[in-house]
Amino acid sequence: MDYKSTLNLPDTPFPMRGDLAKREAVWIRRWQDTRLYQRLRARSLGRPLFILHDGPPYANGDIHMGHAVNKILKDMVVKSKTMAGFDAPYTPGWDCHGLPIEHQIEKKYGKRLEPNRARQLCRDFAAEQIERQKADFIRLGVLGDWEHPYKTMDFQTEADEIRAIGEVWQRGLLFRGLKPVNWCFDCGSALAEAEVEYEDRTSPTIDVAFPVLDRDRLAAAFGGVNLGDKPVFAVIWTTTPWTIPANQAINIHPDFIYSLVDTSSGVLLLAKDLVDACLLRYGLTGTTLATAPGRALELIRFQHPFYDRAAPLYLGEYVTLEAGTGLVHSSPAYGVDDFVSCKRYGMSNDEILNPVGDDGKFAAPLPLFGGMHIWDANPKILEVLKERGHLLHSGKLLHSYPHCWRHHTAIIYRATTQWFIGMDLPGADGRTLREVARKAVADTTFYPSWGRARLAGMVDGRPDWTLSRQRNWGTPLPFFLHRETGELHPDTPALLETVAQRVEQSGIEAWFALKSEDLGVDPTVYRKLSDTVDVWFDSGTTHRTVLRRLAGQRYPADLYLEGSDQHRGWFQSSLLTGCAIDGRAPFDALLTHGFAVDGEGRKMSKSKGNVVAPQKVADSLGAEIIRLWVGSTDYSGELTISDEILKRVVEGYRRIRNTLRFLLANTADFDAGKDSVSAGEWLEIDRYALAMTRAMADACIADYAKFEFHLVAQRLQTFCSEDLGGFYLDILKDRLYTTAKHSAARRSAQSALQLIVQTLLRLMAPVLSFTAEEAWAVLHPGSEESVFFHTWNEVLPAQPGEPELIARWTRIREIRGAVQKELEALRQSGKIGSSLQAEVSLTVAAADAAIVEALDDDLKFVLITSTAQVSPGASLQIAATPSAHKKCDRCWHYRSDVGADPQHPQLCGRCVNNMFGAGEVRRHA
RNA sequence: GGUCGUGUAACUCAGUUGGUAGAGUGCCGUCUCGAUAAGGCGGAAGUCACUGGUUCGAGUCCAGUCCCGACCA
Repeated sequence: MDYKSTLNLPDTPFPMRGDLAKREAVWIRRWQDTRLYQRLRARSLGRPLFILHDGPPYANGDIHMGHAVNKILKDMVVKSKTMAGFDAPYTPGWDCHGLPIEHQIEKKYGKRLEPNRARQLCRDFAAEQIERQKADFIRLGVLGDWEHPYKTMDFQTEADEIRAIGEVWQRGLLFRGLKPVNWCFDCGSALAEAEVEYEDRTSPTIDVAFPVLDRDRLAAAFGGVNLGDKPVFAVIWTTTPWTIPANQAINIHPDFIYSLVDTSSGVLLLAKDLVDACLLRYGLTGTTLATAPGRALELIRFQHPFYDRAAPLYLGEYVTLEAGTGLVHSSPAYGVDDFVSCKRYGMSNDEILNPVGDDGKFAAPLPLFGGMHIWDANPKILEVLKERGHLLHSGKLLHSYPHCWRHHTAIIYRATTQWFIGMDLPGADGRTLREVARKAVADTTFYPSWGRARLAGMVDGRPDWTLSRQRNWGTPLPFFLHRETGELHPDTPALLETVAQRVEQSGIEAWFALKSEDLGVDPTVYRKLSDTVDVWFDSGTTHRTVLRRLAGQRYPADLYLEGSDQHRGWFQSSLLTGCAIDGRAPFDALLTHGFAVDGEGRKMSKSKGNVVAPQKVADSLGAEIIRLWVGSTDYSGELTISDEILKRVVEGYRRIRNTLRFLLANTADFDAGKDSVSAGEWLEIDRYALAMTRAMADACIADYAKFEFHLVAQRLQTFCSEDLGGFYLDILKDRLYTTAKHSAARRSAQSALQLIVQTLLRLMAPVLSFTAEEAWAVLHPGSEESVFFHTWNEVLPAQPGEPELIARWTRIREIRGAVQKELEALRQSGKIGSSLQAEVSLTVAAADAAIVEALDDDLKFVLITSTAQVSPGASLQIAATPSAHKKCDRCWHYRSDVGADPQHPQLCGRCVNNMFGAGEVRRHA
């Protein structure tokens, strides 16, 4: 007779294979149809809030793995906080204004678009992009208020941003000033950093001699060296001859040593370390007359090589000895370092010479070169220098030089008037923005902790924030400037509010459409600005324009979570606007993650062909695999991804899935309400399983609290493999399958298994959302239940004496391990196959005796052998032999009583008892 | 070039106050065929990036170098 049908074999509709790509789509539909997010909100009412404020991705282009990582991490935060007992709403957002979108439109429709038309096209384009990205985010299983995302181009948000500008201004932090920016002559416009590309270019190099003016001071600085009546020159080297007409100073390093070198071309001032190289280049020989440190030479004046103007020596740390002469000519309008050092020496904006026009031509009145394009002027400048005997050397240099990304033409730095948020201006409370921001950084919690040093360093080092842009697709800087004085209109606060109200009605277009007269401003006296605001201000003010308006949420946020590049970006823009407006950061904590890179740790790029697209993975392996990949990677560094890595993730997934399947299949006939046995009455090994589960759950909950998801993933994995598959479940099979269906022994195991599934599903849900939900549905057929409606730790009963229980069973598992080694030897020698074919007898040391003997007759079940005997001895010894008995057809144990009952010749006494008698009694395993 | 970060088995990660390197996955072998396109058992596999230093003893502390990444110049 075939006894298989008399066993309680596992049975479940939960399939072994995930078939994820297909099944996930169904779940996404169902979550939307059943309004899971909204129901979750309703159920969470009254719980403590946890606010993760979404950093808006830019609405341009399809999402890549970096987006996926970011959104999945956010989702895991939101879901884990929800299941930890918080009300954790999530409103996703998009960053909509700015140049990359404007550029897309220009590419498609040309540059000469009418601004209003351009804005409309940008708005439509952004909306389209948002829909594409949104679908992909939803596909990843990210739960949120996708029906009401925020967009920085929402009229309300645009209007509030104008109010935010007003608030910053009213705190005295906004000012107008001059600044060198990247300038493209072909665009006729400033370029953002992102529009600058470096390409090789050959530039002329010149060594120029500036005659000394303060001859006596120079001699004195060099220890009173006698210069006689020899001509003396400071020598500079540059690759941009065209900047010489705008020269206003010479920079030297305070710590370098400078030499006066007597040559046939005069006495030359050079950095000591570069004297030999320079003389060689000039074809001169010379002797050093004296040396002096740079700091001794401060403010000594030299004569411009062809204009009647002095160039004083300024000290600058940026001067290097890598090339040139150790003296750097400074034209403040055309270099950032030049600009900064001249400003530091008190040069006013009006004093800064800026002869180069928007088109790259020197202003007509400029002597010698007026009307020439700067590139054409280069050789002419060389000529003039040569004529005047001030050119010591000229050459060519191939170097990497900034170019316009569109025109691929060389660009320059050029000083222009811009609006700034001042880092070091005293604000309303007397403190500077930098000081307030420093304090705010100190008050913030960082995950991981080094984020603090990073952000603090950036706050310390950053220059004033250049707020204005000369662009169409952006929130306007809606100011009226006095045409003579440059002052803002006296009614600016009221004007701003009026503009804000109009923008609230019809968007930023309202500002560009209105005439000054519409607001009662006289256009002959006041100029209406057409500048827009840096997009970083849009996203940086979402705490003001969005978060505070979200129903059921709160300002400040508990957490901002973004990639590590956002220390420079959103973290900082939010920090600064928060500090400017509210005097504090808009977040309590920041979480940073690294970037998705390939298996070799290299950046993904189309040209390298190492791009792993989230859409592709989701449609083949399933979004769950991306989620588990994110969940099992330490995101504090880079997140490496490759085919091999994904393969490993899939394997890990299968193990977890199959463990779930086993648990579900063996509790299918178990009704927790009716069949549960209380833990106090369980067999000991079941109580041990509960203790293990509790320990694992506690650890996972602690990991979740620290956002260390990869530790959770690893813990779940190990738990399923080691504790369950390799131990508990393997041992349990005999009891589950062979004892009577309703026996206490089996119900004890099922009670434990049922709690374990509950726990496992809840713990994995934030990471493995699809799978947890799928299994949950198996437990709750036909209902609109969701695992996300439940919190952790509300299922596992505490039990007394857990530490002792764990200690005992830890030792039992060690002994079991030793037995398995012994059995393996027997198996290798061909004497047994299954471990049930073996009988073991143990000799155990006194310390172990109590532990092992206490298992009594159940020891054999723990070891999965047919018999197991224990006797006391000096140390642990194991003897394993093949059983001489017959195999029971039903339970597969080898027992002396097989066939003892003539009515059941193929069965052992245990099975006869379990099938027809009162059932065997088990107390331990 | 600067700042910050990272570097432990083929892959993903642990490694508590410095004391003979761990797990999962993969790989090899094997059993099982009542989790079965599963599961059990055993095994091989690491100069803990490199070089110095502190220490009786360093993956763990210190200094420097290299690789990769982010940001900046």
